[in-house]
Amino acid sequence: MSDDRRLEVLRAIVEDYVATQEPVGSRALVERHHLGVSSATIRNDMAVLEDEGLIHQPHTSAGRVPTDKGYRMFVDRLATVKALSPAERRAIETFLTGAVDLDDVVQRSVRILAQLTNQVAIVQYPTLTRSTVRHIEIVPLDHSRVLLVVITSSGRVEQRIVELAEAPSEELVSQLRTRIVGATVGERLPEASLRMADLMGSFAPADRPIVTSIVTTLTHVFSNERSDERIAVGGTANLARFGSDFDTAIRPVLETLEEQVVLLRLLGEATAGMHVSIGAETGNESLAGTAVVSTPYGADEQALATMGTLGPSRMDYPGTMASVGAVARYVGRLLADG
Amino acid sequence: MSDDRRLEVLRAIVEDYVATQEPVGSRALVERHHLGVSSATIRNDMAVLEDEGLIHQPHTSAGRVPTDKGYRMFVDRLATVKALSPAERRAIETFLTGAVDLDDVVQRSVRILAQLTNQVAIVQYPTLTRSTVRHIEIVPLDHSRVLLVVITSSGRVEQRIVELAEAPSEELVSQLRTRIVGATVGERLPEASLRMADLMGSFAPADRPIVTSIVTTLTHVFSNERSDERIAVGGTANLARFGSDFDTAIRPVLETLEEQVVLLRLLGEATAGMHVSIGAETGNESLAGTAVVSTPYGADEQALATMGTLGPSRMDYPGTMASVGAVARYVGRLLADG
DNA sequence: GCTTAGCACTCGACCCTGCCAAGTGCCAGT
DNA sequence: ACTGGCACTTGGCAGGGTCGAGTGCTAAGC
Repeated sequence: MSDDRRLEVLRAIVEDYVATQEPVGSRALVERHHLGVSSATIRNDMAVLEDEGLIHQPHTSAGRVPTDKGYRMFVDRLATVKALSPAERRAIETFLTGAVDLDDVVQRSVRILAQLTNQVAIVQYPTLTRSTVRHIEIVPLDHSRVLLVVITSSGRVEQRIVELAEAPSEELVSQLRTRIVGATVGERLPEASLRMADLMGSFAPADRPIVTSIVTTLTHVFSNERSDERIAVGGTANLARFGSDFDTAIRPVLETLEEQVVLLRLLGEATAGMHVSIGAETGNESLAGTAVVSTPYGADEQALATMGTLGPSRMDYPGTMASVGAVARYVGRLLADG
Repeated sequence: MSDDRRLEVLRAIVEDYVATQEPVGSRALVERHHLGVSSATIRNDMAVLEDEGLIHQPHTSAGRVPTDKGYRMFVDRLATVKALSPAERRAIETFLTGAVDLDDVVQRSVRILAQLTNQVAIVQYPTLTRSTVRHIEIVPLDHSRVLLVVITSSGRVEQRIVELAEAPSEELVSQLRTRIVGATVGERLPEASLRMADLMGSFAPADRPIVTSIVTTLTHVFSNERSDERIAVGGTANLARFGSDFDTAIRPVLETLEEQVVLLRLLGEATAGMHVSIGAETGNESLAGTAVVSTPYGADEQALATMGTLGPSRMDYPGTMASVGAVARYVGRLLADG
């Protein structure tokens, strides 16, 4: 009884189950795949696979269904990369090219990803902390209010309005502008905060209160937790592909999808390269029957954020991984360009 | 046979059906409500109500269920305003008070609204066209790129980066800044576009190309379709309260909820004051079993945008309307202040 | 003239039953 | 090591009977 064939059987089971969504029996297996042996042999293999916890039968007289462990094995050792069709590539390209700004890129990514995979798409907005400062602008609005604008390398623009105790002189503003810009442009956000702190000493003591409020606000923007946490979700209607039992299968997932914190943790798994979490691996009770495929993306080499999909654990892993990868690469290229 | 009692019967049917989600029969009705007549009388009334198309029986031996027309009648003539509990008021207040910026206000509104009503909450971001220009800033970024920032009275900040054919002189930039600011601040967005057009003549012909691109971009921002269309949706998990039949009842709704255009049209119904669309009135095939409660909201008197909820047509109308109204009022107050 | 009690009737929900097909595990044979 | 054959298990499904809720109608009562 060769190990090779047993794995081949596992692959066949996963593929058939993903395609038909019904437990697959030994007879059907030999018919659909030319395994070169009889159904009885397959049954023996299946018995072993079941002992190893890779497949499972819902009830005695039913076919076999892969377990989470089975999917894991499939993804790790059996899945062959599936190339996207030219039509799909073109769809991604044309759809994403139409984007007008960063927000739009993210929105469109979610849409195309949901459409390609028929699953729920999740895209994290590019993270501030890993990007660099492209420009900072300081604009007096009226007697005591100042507008701060920060533009980052990922194309994100953050703005804050600061209320000051007293009106700053025009001179001070331009001084602030040039010095802060000089110290921070090109730096990564955490470093930019440090440079600004260094700057403090170079201002006249009388100006300190004003300088402090502005610098504090900017530091806040640089280490802004909230904007790191922005996430776009789409394609929830695809949850229909789960089971038909709404309350037990879908409702908890929908609820989880509104918990940004959970989503962030899910996406966070993908630190280096594509990552797949199956069932319990998601670390979330209510995502029992689901799997998450996620990958980092970003301009040039550094990862800015993560995107991925969530679907039933009985999903087309090769196809999904290909789609997620392709969209991530394309968005990365877009961000790198501008 | 008094008209009054018949309407009272309709109210009782709606209320019971909303509470139990089961067809309500004549016997149950007289037991739960002290109508002072026997079940036979109620049956006669019911027959008339059915003739009028206000109620309907799923099958011969079942109780009655309100039709869309019945709900309509209930909402128009029977619903009494239900005051929110102090606890609910406090929840709205404390939750919304924590908001840090406009985006956050909208996000939080969606959350609290979904939570209060146990339905899907839909909140449109404040519309640009009805708000006024608070400030415009023009910032040269590098040799040929310029950043435009528009701040509106609703607290929204829009920014665009414009690529110019040649670098503008510092003088031209400051000229542009002062003239445009002078012409537009305080104006509503459509008027602001007109004022800018008037301005064009006052620039030297040599500067025209640059001025034109900048003005065009700003005009674009002012009449920006896309940002008018931003909408936040939350509480989709509450769709579980529909039927249990996912594919026919819930899936189409989920799909519809991802169509911004449809959502906008739904919310658009509420032009003056609160509006309720029931079933076919939503003008959308796939929203057959649902109803939308929407209301405009905004700082001071003018409506900036619309918010509302979507739920099963068998919903607690008085309660939902009270919640939507309360959140809208509170958000309006927030926007007016800052 | 409106209301009521009574009654026959209808029809979905539920339960039980038996049957069928799918699929398994095992054993003996090659 | 593989295969054919066979007994066995079991969920799904169709058929049939019962039950109960609810109705409409009619005749009597206030």
